Amino acid sequence: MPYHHGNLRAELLARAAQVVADQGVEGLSLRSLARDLGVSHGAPAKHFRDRADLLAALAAEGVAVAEQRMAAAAVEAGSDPQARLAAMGRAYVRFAVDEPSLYGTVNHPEVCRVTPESVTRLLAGWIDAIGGSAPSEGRYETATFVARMVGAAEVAADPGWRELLGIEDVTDELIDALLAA
Amino acid sequence: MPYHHGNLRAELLARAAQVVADQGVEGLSLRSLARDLGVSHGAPAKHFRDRADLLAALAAEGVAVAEQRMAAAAVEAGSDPQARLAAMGRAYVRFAVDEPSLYGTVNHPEVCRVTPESVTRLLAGWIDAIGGSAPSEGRYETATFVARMVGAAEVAADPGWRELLGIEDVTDELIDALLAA
DNA sequence: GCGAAGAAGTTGTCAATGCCAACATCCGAC
DNA sequence: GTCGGATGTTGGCATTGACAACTTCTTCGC
Repeated sequence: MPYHHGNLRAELLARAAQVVADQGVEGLSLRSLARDLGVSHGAPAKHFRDRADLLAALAAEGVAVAEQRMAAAAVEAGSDPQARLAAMGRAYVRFAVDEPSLYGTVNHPEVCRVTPESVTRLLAGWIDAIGGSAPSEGRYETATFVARMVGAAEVAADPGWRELLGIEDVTDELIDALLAA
Repeated sequence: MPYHHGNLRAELLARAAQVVADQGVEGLSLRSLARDLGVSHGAPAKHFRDRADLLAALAAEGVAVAEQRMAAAAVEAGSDPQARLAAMGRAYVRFAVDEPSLYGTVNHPEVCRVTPESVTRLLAGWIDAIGGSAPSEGRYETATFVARMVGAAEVAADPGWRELLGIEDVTDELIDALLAA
C-alpha cells in the first residue's frame, strides 16, 4: 500500500458523486468518504478545505457538464438565434434528467448559498443567447424564459413529480411542451 | 422557573422557522434550539422524534399556509375555473415570495425525501382546478402547468435570481408574465 | 383528597462528524 | 544529496443526534 494515494482528489469527487446520487447531499461525510477510499480521515482536507469546498467542486463539475452540453447543442442548432436558444433549453433539461445527482448538487440550497456564482455562469449563456435573439416584447422576457427553464428542469428531474404527472419517460416532445412559449 | 415549559412544541417550531429563515435548513440544530429556548438538550425529543420530524412539521405548516392562501384566492376569483386556476397560481408564487423560509423548507431536498406527500397535497388542488377547467389540448397539459408554477415560484422566491434578472420587486404584472401560457 | 399513570423535562452517555494541529513520508527541484 | 513542499497520518476537541434512566408535574379515576 503506497503512502501516497496518487489520485485522491479525483477519486474523492467520483465517490462523492456516487454518495450524493443515492443518499443526497446531506448524506455526504468527509470521514465516510475517506473510509470508502481507504485513506485516513484527515486526508480529504489536503484536497478540499472543508465539506463546503468539496461540494463546491462537485457543483463546479456539474456546471461544467451543463455548459458543455448546452454549448454543444447550440453549435448543433446552427446559426439562428431562436433555434440556438431553444436547443440550449432542451439541453439543460436533458442535463437535469440525465444527471440528477449533478443537477441536484448544483441546485442544492446548501451549495447555492456558498457558491451562488454557479447558476450565474449558466445564466450567462442564456442571456447571451437571448440578447442576440429576439427583440424584447415585454419587460420580463428574460425572467419568463428563465422561469420556464427552471420549472421544466425541476419537474423533469424529480422522480416524484414525474410519477405524479404520469410522465415517466422524458421525451423530446415532453420537453418541448414544458418549454413552449 | 416552572418545570414545565407549557408551550414548548409551538415555540420550538417558531424558533426553528426563525433559524431556517436566516441560516437555512442546514443551520438547524435540535440542541441549539433547546439552548435558545432555555430548555435541556433532551427536551425537544418529547415533541419531535428527531430532526427530520421537526422539519416535517415545519414543512406541514408551510403546506398549510400555501393551501390556505390558494384556497382563499380561488374563492375570491369567483366561479370561472380558468380564473380560479390563475388565481391559485398567483397565490402560490406570492406564498413563495412572502414566506421564503417556509417555501424553502417545503421544497428542501432533505425534507422532500422524507415527506414527499407535502407537494402532492399542493398539487391535488391544482389538479382539481385543472380537471374542472379546460379540455386537454395536449397530452402534457398538466405537466406544463405545474412546470410553469414551479419555475415561477423558484425564480421569484430566490433573491439571487431576482437580482440577476433585475426583478427586485415582485409585482402582479411580473407574476402574470412568469405564469403566462 | 389521593394515588397511580402518563406527559413533559433533565441528565448522562455514546458514536459520528467537522475541523484543527502536530507529525510522518514521499517527490521533485536545485 | 538535501531540502522544501505536497500528500497522508494520528490525535484531539467541540458539536451534534440519538438513546436510556431518572425526576417532576398534571391529570384523572376513585
